[in-house]
Amino acid sequence: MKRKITLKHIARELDVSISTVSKALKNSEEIGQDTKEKIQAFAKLYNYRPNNIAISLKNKRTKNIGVIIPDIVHHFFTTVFRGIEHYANAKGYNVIVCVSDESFDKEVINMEMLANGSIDGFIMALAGETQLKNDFNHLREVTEQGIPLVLFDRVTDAILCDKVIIDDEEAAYLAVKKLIEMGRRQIALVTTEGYLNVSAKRADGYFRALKEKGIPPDQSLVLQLPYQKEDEIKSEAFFRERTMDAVLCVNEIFAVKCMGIVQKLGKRVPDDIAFIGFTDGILSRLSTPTLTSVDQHGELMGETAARMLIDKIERDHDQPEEEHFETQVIPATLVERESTGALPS
Amino acid sequence: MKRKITLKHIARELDVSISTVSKALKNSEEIGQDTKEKIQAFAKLYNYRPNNIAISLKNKRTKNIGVIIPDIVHHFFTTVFRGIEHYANAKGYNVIVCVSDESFDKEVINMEMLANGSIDGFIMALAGETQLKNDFNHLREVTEQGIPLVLFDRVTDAILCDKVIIDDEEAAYLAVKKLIEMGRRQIALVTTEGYLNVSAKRADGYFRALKEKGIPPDQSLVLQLPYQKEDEIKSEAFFRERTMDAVLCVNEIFAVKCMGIVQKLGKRVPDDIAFIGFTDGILSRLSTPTLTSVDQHGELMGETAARMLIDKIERDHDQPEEEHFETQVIPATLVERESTGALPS
DNA sequence: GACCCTTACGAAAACGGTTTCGTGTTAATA
DNA sequence: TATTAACACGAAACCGTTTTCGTAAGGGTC
Repeated sequence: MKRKITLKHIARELDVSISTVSKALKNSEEIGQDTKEKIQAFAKLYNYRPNNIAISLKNKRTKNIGVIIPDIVHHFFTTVFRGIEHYANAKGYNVIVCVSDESFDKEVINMEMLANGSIDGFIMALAGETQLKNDFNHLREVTEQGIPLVLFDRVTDAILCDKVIIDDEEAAYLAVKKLIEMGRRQIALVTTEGYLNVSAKRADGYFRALKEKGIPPDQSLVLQLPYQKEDEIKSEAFFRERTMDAVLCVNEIFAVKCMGIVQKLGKRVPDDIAFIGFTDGILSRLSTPTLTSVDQHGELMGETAARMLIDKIERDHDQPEEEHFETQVIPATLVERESTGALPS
Repeated sequence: MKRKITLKHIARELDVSISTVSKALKNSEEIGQDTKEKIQAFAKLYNYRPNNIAISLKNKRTKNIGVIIPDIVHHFFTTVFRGIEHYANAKGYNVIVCVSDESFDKEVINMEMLANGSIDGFIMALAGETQLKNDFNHLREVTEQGIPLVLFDRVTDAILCDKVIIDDEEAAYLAVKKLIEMGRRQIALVTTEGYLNVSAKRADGYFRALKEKGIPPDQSLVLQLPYQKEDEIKSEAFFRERTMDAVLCVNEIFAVKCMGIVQKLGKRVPDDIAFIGFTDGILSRLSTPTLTSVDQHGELMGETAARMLIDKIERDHDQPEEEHFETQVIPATLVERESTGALPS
């Protein structure tokens, strides 16, 4: 087993100093041509590669970025992650991922682990628990240390930093407007319990569209389901008891499940009831019927977040710090498929 | 902005030496009680945290593991990743993820980036291109340097290292046997083009089950589809022209798509045709009908891989190296749902 | 021959820790 | 009172780089 070779080994072997080796490998003018050639040849022969850790220590930058997300087995986050990874990799950065599992404590622990020199900046979406607790001290600590932070999707106004979000309110508004323009009048909303953040904004958009079109909001047409859990009974009762001709769901899982339920109840989609979901993932494309849904452009979101972060990291490194934060809004678009009567895509 | 505080700062401030501070913070017996208390109090006050990079350099271990997977927006890999991340985190390791995008070059570049000190070991599934090229020099270089490597799912015999796989042949065999025992006789196989690795093994199991039950294999009942791409026409023709009463698909996407096609052709699932897929993901649970599929236990696989890797890392660090590699086989199980006539789960 | 300027390289500090090995002080022992 | 052991701490090496600064050797100029 050939261990990693270092500058010191080369120096000893070639009977020169470490500094000479270092300079020779950087093709410095300071070093004589023949010496350089000798050293470079030797380095190539033994496949010398500088030690990243040592360089990080010296430069005080790791070329790593930390990503903390609530869940990894989740289409939207995965998509965002892909965008981050692609951009970061192209810029020579590596990505360290931590999963908070929606837990406040894990989020804090992960941040602390990474904040002690392992990374040059954070990209994260807040854990559900963190949003509930409304405790953002761990974020504040990090930003106060001057570590750049970009929040995406699950953000908070309590922290000053760069953010990238989609306009959930507008997206829901457009979706509902679309349904109304298609002639639907009794439009239900299926959302999460205690509808947090994004769900709340989507609800806002839903109500705004109704109001604008002169349709009185009907609270009995709003179904709140537990996040990540099943509640077959509750939803089945809802669809059996209420009358409606369209449904907006805050994610594609709810949408697909609900379509299944109404179909079992003998209704036809989209003829009797049209459906629109959020998160244009694999389910939307492959459900029967295929689902019209709001594309959140996760990959673009990730790429944008990564770009904002890396820009800041590299600017910080050169110029003295200036405090300027921006919030980028990614436009959401509606992908029309069979569940609203559009042609299959 | 309060910058990170170091041992040096504390030492200067409290007028002691750096070594004293270091020892005091480790609660060393060497240091006097009052000095320790003073230093610890000061450190706590200023929220001192040792710099990970410095520690890594000193200890020659980073507490990072590198994970290289072909794709991240992919249920199986994501699940495996979750298993890795959970176990690693519990053991105090962070995970650096690189995505090869099925590209040989990216895989090589990523490995080289990480192999220069950034990580203590690798967990990876080979890129499709790498398997095609049959070039594993990048893996060999890494193992020769003594960096522990665990391969999962997409493995190769060309490299000696720890591996964790599922018995794809056996899983397919069991699935087909099940179909036959349910009375199905004309069983089709939908697989990937040029069926590589896992697909090939699944095909082997398919044929073995047929043979064992005395059903002559029929090549016209084997459909090969391009990986990750659509070929609506080809598959529709296949299902229109052939007669069959069951289908085994090598992944759940193919399965759901094919179920859609046969349903459109007026066949009933499972009454006319039963379906079994691989990868028990969200699609299987939410398709109509719900899909019976082979659960590859991705999370367990990831956890196993992480355990093997971290065991090796920590053993390497203590004892001198002994060369011993093992291959763990994760048993695959069949999750029965509506598409084979079982009750919905 | 004295002076100066290149050229070509080495010494050493620095990044932020850990750890080994002194060493000065004090108190206990002979 | 001299010897010694325990105690409490500091100096320095080390991990693998980069980079600043110093300097010896050689050649050119007057």
